[in-house]
Amino acid sequence: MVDRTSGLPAYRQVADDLRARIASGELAPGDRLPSERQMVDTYGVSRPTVRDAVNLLRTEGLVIAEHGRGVFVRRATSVMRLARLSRSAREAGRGAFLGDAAAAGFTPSVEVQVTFEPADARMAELLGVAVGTELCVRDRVMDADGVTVQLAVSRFPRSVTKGTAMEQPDSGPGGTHSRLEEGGHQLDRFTEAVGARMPTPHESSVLQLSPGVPVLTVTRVAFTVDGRAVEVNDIVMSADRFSLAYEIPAT
Amino acid sequence: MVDRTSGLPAYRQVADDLRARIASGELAPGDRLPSERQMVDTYGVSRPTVRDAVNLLRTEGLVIAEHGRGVFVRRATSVMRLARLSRSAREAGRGAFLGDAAAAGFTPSVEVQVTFEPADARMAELLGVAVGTELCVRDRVMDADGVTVQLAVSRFPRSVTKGTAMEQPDSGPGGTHSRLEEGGHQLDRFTEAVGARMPTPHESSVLQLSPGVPVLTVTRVAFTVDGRAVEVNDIVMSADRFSLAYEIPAT
DNA sequence: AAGTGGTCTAGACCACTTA
DNA sequence: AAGTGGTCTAGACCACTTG
Repeated sequence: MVDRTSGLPAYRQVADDLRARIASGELAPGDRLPSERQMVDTYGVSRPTVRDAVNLLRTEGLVIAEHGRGVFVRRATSVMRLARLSRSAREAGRGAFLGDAAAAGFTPSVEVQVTFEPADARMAELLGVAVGTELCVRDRVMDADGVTVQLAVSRFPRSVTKGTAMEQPDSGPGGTHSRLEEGGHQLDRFTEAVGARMPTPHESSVLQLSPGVPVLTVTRVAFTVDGRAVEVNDIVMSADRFSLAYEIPAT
Repeated sequence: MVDRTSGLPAYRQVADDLRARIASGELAPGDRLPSERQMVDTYGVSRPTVRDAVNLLRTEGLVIAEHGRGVFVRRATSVMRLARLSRSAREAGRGAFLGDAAAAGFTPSVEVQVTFEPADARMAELLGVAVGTELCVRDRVMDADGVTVQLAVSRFPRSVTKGTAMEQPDSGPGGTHSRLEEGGHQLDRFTEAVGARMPTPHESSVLQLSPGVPVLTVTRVAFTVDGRAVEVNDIVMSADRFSLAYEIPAT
């Protein structure tokens, strides 16, 4: 029963109680919460108030509602750890990163769309070109075992892609990086800027995200040995399924 | 006016319309949305339905509600880019990372609490010690310009902290890393695992997060030259204010 | 005082799942 | 058929902000 004199809204009290019962283990992962109509009785509030409480827990990512079945405590998702290392470091097996092999099992690009567009202000800055410079855009949807796990959009100045297989959906053996090196653009290093935000409705449906799950965003820029940026890759993935592992030397 | 025959729920139609008006720029960042009672008239739905629509946009991080004032289109937040590089790389000025100086302007630890606890399964694995091994825990709340921007909890095997200033709230000049090196634990490299999730209610209030803003989590492990893990640092920060920048060699 | 969002009620009907 | 969550209504009163 909620305390009407506490000043705390009823729906918050209900949410706090449920959250505490989840934290204590009384409601374990996979367990069903009491039905909304049951909670109406036990807490002495109306059904919309119960729903407000449950919705709060949903946006916190603590529970999942299933229409016709009930509301369930979210199971701990196993996150796949993606090692963001240089090729040689990965081959040397430095670090005991898990999931590296699993990551290699990705079907690298199930669906690719190639388009062309002028550089906007952000691309101009990242690539070091003028606004309006023509870019080659490779929009990729990456699947693993039939489920979409990652969205990636790469943009190149068209000066490096013209006349190469990079402007075809199938960029050939070794992918775009091999084509770049063949064109004399030897890669030196990548920078990655990692952020997070709530998904757009489109991302939410394509990546099959449950409510309360953010996306990780990675902006990966490839630089050649002469310091020139040749690719900007915007990657979006479920924060529920992935973490990104980096290694930093101390000195 | 919503279309009652479309099959799409009314609150979704209202949300979609508002989202489209925000995307088109008709409702610009900082603009106030029509009041809930106005939308009741314009869309021909009840107020709870309007609120469902607005709440959806709130959890998406698109709008902010201010009690007594209105609902406003979220302003683009300027994210501070934190360069996660080795000390020497940062001193060499490699890469044109912004915000590096700003990051250096942090008050490194406004509030530190030191406690001791036995290692749980996760700490045992990360530190390579037995479950139950005594750990020194440094819980830090980091502020910048008076606002809390980061929470960090470092855990060390007590075997490396015993008898040092690391077990004091003030760990002395150069911080814990200087104390480690003085104790013969020369640091070699760090691994960082980056993830994201929705904040707990506690994090939400301490970091002053608006609804719909996830947190970035970083698990940073420090390794000595002999390959031993000596520190696990769990960091939490607002995804609204920070992105993390890494550099990866190509080969 | 007037307008805003925040909370809450007591219903109703629908869509989905399971037995 | 029964139980579940999903949607929706027509109100009410409160708390906060602004003129």
